Amino acid sequence: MLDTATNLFYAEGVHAVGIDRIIADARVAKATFYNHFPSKDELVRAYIEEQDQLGREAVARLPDASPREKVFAIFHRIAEAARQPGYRGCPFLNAAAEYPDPVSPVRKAVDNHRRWNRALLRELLAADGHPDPARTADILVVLGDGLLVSGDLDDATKLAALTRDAVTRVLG
Amino acid sequence: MLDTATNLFYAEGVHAVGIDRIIADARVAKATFYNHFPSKDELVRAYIEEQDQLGREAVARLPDASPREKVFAIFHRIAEAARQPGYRGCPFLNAAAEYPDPVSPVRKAVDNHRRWNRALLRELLAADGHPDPARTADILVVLGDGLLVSGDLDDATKLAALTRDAVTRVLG
DNA sequence: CGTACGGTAGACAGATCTGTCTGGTATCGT
DNA sequence: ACGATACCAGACAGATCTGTCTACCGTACG
Repeated sequence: MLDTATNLFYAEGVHAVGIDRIIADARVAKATFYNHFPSKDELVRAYIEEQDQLGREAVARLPDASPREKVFAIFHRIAEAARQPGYRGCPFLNAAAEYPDPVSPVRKAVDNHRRWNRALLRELLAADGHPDPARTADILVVLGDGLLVSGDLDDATKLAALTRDAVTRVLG
Repeated sequence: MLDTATNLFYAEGVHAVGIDRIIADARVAKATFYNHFPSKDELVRAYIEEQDQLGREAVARLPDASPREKVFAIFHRIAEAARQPGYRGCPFLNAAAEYPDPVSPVRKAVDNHRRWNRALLRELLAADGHPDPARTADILVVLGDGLLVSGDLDDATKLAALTRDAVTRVLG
């Protein structure tokens, strides 16, 4: 049920997918849906929070390596993801584009993920002995956003090489 | 009328704004609207194409400077824009997030803008004598996307310094 | 003067949206 | 065996969506 919503929200956008589509696709009655989620917005929040959790788990599963290699591995995952069929950009950025209110639950969930991501990069850079981990992490976050966007809107085949190059330049 | 739509689309998202809202805000009859635009999607396309045109004009108005300085000026404009109240990210990226179909007229208009932007950066880098203008322009496009996003989702006050720093690192 | 045109307001159709509610069914643990 | 619980299908309310249509008004041009 959340899986169905996830697929539809990601592929078509949150506002473009109605509850009726979700329950029909998930072969579930409407009452059942509203027993599990008080509203559609809460479903969207659950969707975002699940993506957040999946991202954290994916990072936790990364093979042991030096901090610098881990940074490259994280960014390599972006390029890999963008090459998968059905890639449609970053679920967090796409959702944020549809939720203008910065204090809405959905946006708060997005912010939460971004804070984690930024802190993670900062720690890795600090562990790597980088001279300016805070600023560099900020630039890497920006770079990651751009790569996630570009993987959808531009040619995703060149993205792996471009990613390596870009991260190298940013790390110095 | 297009101005009204532009404000609403940008501030709240395309799907979140109905025709009724637009015509009420623009103090225009519904029939008048449909005399000027055959459909809402065509209005969205006109909105995107106008933003494209405005972007090109803004670049054309940049003061004379070296190619490298022009690149910095272009990116400085992003940081400036993000500090304005009501900043809500990049209209092209936001629209693309709501139009999944890559061959829809809206997405084609977005692609058009991106192609122009990429070619512009490539020319400037080539004129600057950069050793790898094509790859570097691609990275700058990605960086620009990230900055436009981050200006909305993160703290926009640090963005100017971060932008200068990031562009410097990418240019080498 | 008259007519063609572009504007207005708003009803209307048909679809879709979120969310509630009714009534029937199946599957549990006790 | 029985009650609680969760499920089902689907009607329903009330709002909103896009897009069309009618009927009227004012103006400008021949």
